Amino acid sequence: MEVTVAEDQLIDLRKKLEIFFDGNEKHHEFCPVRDIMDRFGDKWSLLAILNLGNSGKIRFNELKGKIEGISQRMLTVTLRSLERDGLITRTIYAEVPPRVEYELTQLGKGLLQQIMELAQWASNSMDEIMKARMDYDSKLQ
Amino acid sequence: MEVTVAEDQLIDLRKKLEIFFDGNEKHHEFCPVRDIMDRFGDKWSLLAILNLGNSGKIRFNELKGKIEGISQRMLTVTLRSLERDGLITRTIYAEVPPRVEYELTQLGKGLLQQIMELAQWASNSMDEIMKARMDYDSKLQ
DNA sequence: CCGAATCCTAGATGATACTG
DNA sequence: CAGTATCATCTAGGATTCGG
Repeated sequence: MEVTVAEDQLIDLRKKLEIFFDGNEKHHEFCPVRDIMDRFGDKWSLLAILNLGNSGKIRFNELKGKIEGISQRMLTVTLRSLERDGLITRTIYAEVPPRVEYELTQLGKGLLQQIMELAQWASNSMDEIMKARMDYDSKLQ
Repeated sequence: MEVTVAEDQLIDLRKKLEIFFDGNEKHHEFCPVRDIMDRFGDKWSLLAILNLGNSGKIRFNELKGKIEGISQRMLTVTLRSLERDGLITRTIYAEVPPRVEYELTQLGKGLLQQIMELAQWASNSMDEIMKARMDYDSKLQ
């Protein structure tokens, strides 16, 4: 499969890039792209968002069951971080034993959509990437 | 700013999700999304791709100059990894002193486009995220 | 049930020195 | 110029234990 990018499309890309990245050594202070990448560049945030999008309201341990291999600690840490950024809500019910439900906010759903776009690209490009890796590795003897 | 997601849109999202993520405990072996995330979840890949997209063909040290704070070692590591995945090409010129030029492949340009979409969302959502963070932090006393 | 606190390790990154 | 090699550091994440 070939991805084609026309020259004028690239020029447009470059124009957009200047919004976020500035080669002229100015305002490196803050980059929203970097910030978002850090947000789900970690090990679990992405999976948490995907599962929350798939489930609507969901309880802590129910979510834990859906995310293969995550520890209790990391689920807590991940959810706190997502909550802090306003991507999910956390609702505590005053019951015994306690019940806590998580749900994507509108903002979180927006991010989920972006992730889905990326996922689509990833899925479409996977074969090409895997082939490139095999080619590369085979050339190292 | 409000992001609105219609119910049918969400249903569509869920359908897409099932391509990559399966709550029913099957084929966890390989997730292309996870793989792509790992690709630029590291510290420098994203910046490298952005700068390569901005520059066309570019030499090692020239690129190093554009990426604020990157070490020689990490630029090498990052570029090797991108090359392995077929996202960039590496061209060596048999000269003294040596000259090596890097450039995005079509595949790499495709990824760049995806990143730009994400960047656009990130940029648009930044204010809302920052506000959520301040609200959250202020409630911890 | 949900989570906080603690301790610990692997892997990612940085600093530095050396080379074709 | 464009790397490699080595060593030091730093942090995300896992295991475990305790508590409301």
